[in-house]
Amino acid sequence: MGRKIEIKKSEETSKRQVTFSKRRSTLLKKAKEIAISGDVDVLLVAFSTAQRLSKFCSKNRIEDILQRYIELPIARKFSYVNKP
Amino acid sequence: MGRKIEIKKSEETSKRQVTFSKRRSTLLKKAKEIAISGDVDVLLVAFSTAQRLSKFCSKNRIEDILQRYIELPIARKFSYVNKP
DNA sequence: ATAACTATTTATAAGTC
DNA sequence: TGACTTATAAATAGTTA
Repeated sequence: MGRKIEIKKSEETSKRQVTFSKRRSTLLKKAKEIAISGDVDVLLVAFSTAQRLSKFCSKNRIEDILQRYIELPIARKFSYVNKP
Repeated sequence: MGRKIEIKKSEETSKRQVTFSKRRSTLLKKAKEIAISGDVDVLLVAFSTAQRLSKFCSKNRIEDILQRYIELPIARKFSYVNKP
């Protein structure tokens, strides 16, 4: 990928957020692609340090599980997930 | 990616499984990478038509949620997830 | 922060064994 | 089923605006 680097946590917050943002869009895209081309159910959730939840679910069954057991419980304990 | 194609379900089972297998390893790798470089918690689950569960969890908290609310309930209802 | 650019590395569809 | 090869497309780290 681009200029060769070691995969590790960047201690610079702004750089880390840029990297996360770029990679998140690719990861979500690939999750959607494998769900379609492989005809599988996929659930992908990322809790970022910037306090946001990124998710992709290919099917309703997984979506239900996510909402009932992950999103709602977290929403009750941590107000940050209510951010837009 | 390679020769240009449209992302859609392949009706040929063997071809679909090859594509899924290749893409799964890349997706798991990228999930691990974003967890490290972005310092985030990541959960990735794929239920394949070949009756297997592929997963990656970066942190224990998500691992617990996955085991308690997704893996165990499914194991009780669908024997196929007990396959190796 | 955010968005484009670009040189380079990765991913991968198709093919072969 | 895999494992390997190859031509090509996609991803991306660093940079610049």
